[in-house]
Amino acid sequence: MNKKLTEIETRAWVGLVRTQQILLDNVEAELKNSRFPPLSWYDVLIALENTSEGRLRFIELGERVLLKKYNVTRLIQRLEREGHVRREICTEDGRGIYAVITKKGRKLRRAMWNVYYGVVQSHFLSNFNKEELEKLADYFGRIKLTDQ
Amino acid sequence: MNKKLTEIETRAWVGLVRTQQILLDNVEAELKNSRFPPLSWYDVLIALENTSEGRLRFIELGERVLLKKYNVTRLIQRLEREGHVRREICTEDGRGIYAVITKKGRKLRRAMWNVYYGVVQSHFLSNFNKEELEKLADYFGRIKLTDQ
DNA sequence: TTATATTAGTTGCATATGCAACTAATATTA
DNA sequence: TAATATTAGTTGCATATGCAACTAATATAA
Repeated sequence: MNKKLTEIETRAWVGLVRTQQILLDNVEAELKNSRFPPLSWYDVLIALENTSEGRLRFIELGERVLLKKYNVTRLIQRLEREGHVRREICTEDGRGIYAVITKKGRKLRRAMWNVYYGVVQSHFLSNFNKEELEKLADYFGRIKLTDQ
Repeated sequence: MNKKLTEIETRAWVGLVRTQQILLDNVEAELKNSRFPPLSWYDVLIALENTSEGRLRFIELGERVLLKKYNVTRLIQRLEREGHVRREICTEDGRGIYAVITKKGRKLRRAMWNVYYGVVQSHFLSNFNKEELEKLADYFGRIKLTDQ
């Protein structure tokens, strides 16, 4: 079994990893520049906003934003402390807790998006035409992997 | 200025971010399973190995593996403690320090690659044919962004 | 040359993350 | 039903990262 990658394979893999990291580093830097909290806050807020009730159980939230449960606990604590999220008891399951986005949270999410969007648009999307974006979406859609 | 992404744009962007994160989470988990150190160690070791002398100055290393200088200092400290890297003074510039990969470091790098390769092959590369990989390499090659 | 600015690397302190043990509730089995 | 296993969430402790201040060396300017 030959474990050496071809040049193209290397460029595709390393390209993926580096591209994402550089872009996200840039988003984080821009957010910080604008005195906004880190991207992880955005991820949680948008996940909540994308639901009809504006809320998700911790467990479900963790699955959507790829966070371990103990990190959900802590991230929600921080968001709660700043009033962007509040807790709600889960009547269907006594173990569960809902995180609910507040008005303040929605406002922050929207404000952060202006900055986030700027980077995504100018450094990522602008490099591709519609057909290429469709290819990318297709390619990424193929990666199926149960998140441990 | 419309800051709403189209569905395709969203799938391309979110796909990029999630794909990379899921794949890297999986690599990290597999490395841990096999009792290996984290991927950041691999990144440093391969960067050193890819040079003719097996060494790089901290500053250059940081640029190649996208690490801030204080994280280079600390990562090298850990690698040094385990004997995978040693320091060498830089005669050309009294401020500089070389990190040099040792035999033990090369051996570890090779052993880690077996695990790393397994994930990259089975969860990433296997989803694409040559032409598609070329497209991906081309697409990622377009992202140019001075790392702050 | 001397004075000043910049650069490479380090370190203390604050914050974030990983891990494993813990509590409390629900699900499963007998 | 009672006994046991699993699941959701929390927490203490160890490790990793970010930031800003620091040292020592080189580069620049007068």
